Amino acid sequence: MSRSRDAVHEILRQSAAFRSAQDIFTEMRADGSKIGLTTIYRALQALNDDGRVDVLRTDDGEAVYRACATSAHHHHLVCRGCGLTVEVDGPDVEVWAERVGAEHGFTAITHTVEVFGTCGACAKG
Amino acid sequence: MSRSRDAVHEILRQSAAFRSAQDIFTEMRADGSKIGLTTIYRALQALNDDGRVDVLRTDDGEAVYRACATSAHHHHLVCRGCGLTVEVDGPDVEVWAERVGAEHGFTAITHTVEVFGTCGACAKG
DNA sequence: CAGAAAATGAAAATGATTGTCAAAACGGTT
DNA sequence: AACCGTTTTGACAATCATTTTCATTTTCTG
Ligand SMILES: [Zn+2]
Ligand SMILES: [Zn+2]
Ligand SMILES: [Zn+2]
Ligand SMILES: [Zn+2]
Repeated sequence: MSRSRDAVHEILRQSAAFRSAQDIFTEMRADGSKIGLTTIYRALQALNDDGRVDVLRTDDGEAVYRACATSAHHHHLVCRGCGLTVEVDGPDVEVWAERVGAEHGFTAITHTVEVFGTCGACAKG
Repeated sequence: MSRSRDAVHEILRQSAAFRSAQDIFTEMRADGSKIGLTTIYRALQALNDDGRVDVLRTDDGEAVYRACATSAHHHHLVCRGCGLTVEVDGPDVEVWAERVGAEHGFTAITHTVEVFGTCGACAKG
């Protein structure tokens, strides 16, 4: 894996929003690339396995990816309008999740936390 | 809407775990019901619209539903092994989400928060 | 360069979810 | 009970994202 993976990674780096496979495919093809959709799926999978991109599911179940600046654990604040995404963290939330899990006798706790809203730009026009 | 919707709702009431449409379909058919899969999807959608069932997406994008005891805002602690789910709430998380959104100029803040782990029973054998 | 191993892409297969449409179940009315 | 307009239902087809398959191309190694 290399050629295509890097190309896909680069597309993600240049976007502040989460992007879908189809979305990336369309952009790359528009830019003249001959890449196949399958390769994009494979690249996204590999990048995610390597922890280089984050993935989340839209309301309708579509997987969308983003190359976040930090590889450390964090969460996202996503604009419902334009997709603009900001990386955020919440130490309190981390503690809360562990505690609520432990209180109920659960182990190996993990969690998903995403915040959505309308960004300043979208709030206007 | 009535006959089938109530039947689906009842199945969910009797389960502590989130269930998929296929899952519910299989159980109802096994119980002798002649219900169709389409009807189950419609019932789940209606129940969700009415706020009577919660929905979330599994890692592979499948929608799963649960009839929670409370209709008030809450979150879930889900066992990765058996699906056992406990309803939990975290006032701190609510506050944190609002604050982090506001800090970045976002409005109309919403959030998704789910906690996963291995329950006591599954931790054994 | 040769040959093996990894990557790629087109097309088919999968699986969840939705749309279509005619038949069946309801509800209220004579 | 027979009638009629409305709602619900279910079999089946259609969508859509994602995965598989498989033959071809590219990359790597010696
Ligand atoms: Zn925006
Ligand atoms: Zn966290
Ligand atoms: Zn369990
Ligand atoms: Zn909350």
